[in-house]
Amino acid sequence: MSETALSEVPANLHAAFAKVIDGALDALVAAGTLPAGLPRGAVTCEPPRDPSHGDLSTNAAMVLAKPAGTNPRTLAEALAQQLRTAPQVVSADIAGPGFINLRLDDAAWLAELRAIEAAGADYGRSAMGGGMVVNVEYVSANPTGPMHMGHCRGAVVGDALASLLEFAGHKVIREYYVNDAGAQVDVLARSVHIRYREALGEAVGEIPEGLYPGDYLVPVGQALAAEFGDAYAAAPEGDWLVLFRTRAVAAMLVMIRADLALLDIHHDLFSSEAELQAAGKPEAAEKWLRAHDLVYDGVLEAPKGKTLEDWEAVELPLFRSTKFGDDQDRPIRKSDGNWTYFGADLAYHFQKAASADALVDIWGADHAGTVKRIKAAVAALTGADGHKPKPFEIKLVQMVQLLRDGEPVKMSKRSGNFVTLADVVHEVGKDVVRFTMLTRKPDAQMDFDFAKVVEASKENPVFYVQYAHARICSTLRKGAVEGFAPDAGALELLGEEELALIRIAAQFPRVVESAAAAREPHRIATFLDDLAAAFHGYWNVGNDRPEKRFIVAQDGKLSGARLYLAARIGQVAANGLALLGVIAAQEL
RNA sequence: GCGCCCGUAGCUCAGCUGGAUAGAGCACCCGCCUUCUAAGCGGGUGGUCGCAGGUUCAAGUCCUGCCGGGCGCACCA
Repeated sequence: MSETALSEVPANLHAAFAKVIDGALDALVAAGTLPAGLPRGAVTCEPPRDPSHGDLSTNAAMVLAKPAGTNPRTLAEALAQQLRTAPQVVSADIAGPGFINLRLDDAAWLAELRAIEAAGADYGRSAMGGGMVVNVEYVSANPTGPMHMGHCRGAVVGDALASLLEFAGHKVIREYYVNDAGAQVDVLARSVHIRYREALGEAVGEIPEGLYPGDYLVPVGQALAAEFGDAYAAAPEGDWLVLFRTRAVAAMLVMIRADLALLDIHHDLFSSEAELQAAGKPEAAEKWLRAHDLVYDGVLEAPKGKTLEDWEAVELPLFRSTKFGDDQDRPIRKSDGNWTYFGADLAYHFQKAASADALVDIWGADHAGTVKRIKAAVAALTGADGHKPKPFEIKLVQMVQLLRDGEPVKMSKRSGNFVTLADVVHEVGKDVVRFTMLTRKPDAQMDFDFAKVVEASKENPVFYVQYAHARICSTLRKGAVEGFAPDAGALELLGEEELALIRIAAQFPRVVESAAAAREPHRIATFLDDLAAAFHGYWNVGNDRPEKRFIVAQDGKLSGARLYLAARIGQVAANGLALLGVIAAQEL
């Protein structure tokens, strides 16, 4: 994404009118109508849900009436009167419990159209983040095999969120945490050793239970056989485990990066758990925590409501996560002295926090149980000695159920026959996967039906939005053939139907900001669906009324203005799609 | 037993971090379109926002307690 200096971020209409309202309030303060110093954080400036109410609406009178010691109606009267004097405000009416509805001069909306042209691909870009560095950690799948569909949603959501935050004025670090230090990667090494012996001509038979049976390890074994011959075929595990593990993890990461590239996902940073441990980071964290009495040696209670046959009481170094809202203190080391996953993860988050102003983790919902402890750890490690804890959010993405024509796709993890991400991307395409994963809010479960996501119909938002953009492109092409080009010279010819389209497109900047603030990229997809619906709706008017079409052969000025409108709507659609990492197709 | 997430139209879901009469697509009903900008179009039926309290000018949205579904609950990762 291009680097744009924050000062160059173009103003937009909604932001401008938020300032107008602010100014009107200042005027009331100056006139003594309103006390000075009232907090205005809750004052909004947004389009009313019902467009018939006006172009913009503010709740200022309702929010400020109480602290000002007056009633909403009185304050609204004064504020509305003030707002009527503002440029481009045609009317300011009081409605409902105290809303002030503003109607703007058409010129204000037409100016926004020109603003879209001026900003181009940067329309919607915001300075909101103020250059704050945000580390977004996502995917972080174990390096033990190819990416499967279980990883897909988090990958797409994390990547789109990263782009969104960048667009909203943050500096973003896209990070992948490589769990290359636990028991899983030892299992991987043993699995590869079998493939290695197989490559040397040994009949290895079935891959034993508990090891990774997938064919994807065959080439890894072959490469090791080619490089080392039979040197490790009969050797004890201690001779080859580290070597095989290193080689296997490296091979898996090559594969994972290739899988992610299929979705156009590229991380800035891959952080290795093994390197973290080799560098002594967990020890440092433990020392620091002990010094602050946040780690102590203690014994955990047996889990309740669940019987564990092999449970026994052991003394372990425990982190006081209960001090930060967790239900139980958590061990950072195992009884064999090695780090628990949590112990290393704690040090890892401390490391991330050192180079970022805020952290965001994207996790699968199956890890929901560990949210409290890691949030506790970050609060402890970054919030000590009077510091304000670093902002840290964990976004959970829920399961995706794969369907084919409404029937669940059967998956057997045991046989290694899971549905891979690569298979799905090859079948339906990157843009379909990305957009579909972003149409729903991530904290709710969703279905992914192979048949439905590629359907070319109104009910499929991927198609619907792409079609709107393609339709605009084809209209511009057709206009060029017939001798009409987009032209801002006579925009006043645009009528109410066209202005309605502009009003929706003009919301893009505020949708970007609210989506970024909430860390919810799916709001961009929802906006695009609304924009596409408005565009298609306008287009359809031309079915029965040829004079409402974009190209009206007899009227070059009008055609130029309408094509200019079309081009700008297309620009906004393209900008939104770019945020989601979806190609804005020129034709379908 | 405990924790987290979800519960909105018959179905799949939005609902802009508290705003006005809760929206879209599908399905269903009525009409239109096969001379075109039609991988269709217009209109309509359909809601105690799981239930019950609470907070306030205002609650689908926030808090509490239940009910239902999902995920998780080892020193695993």
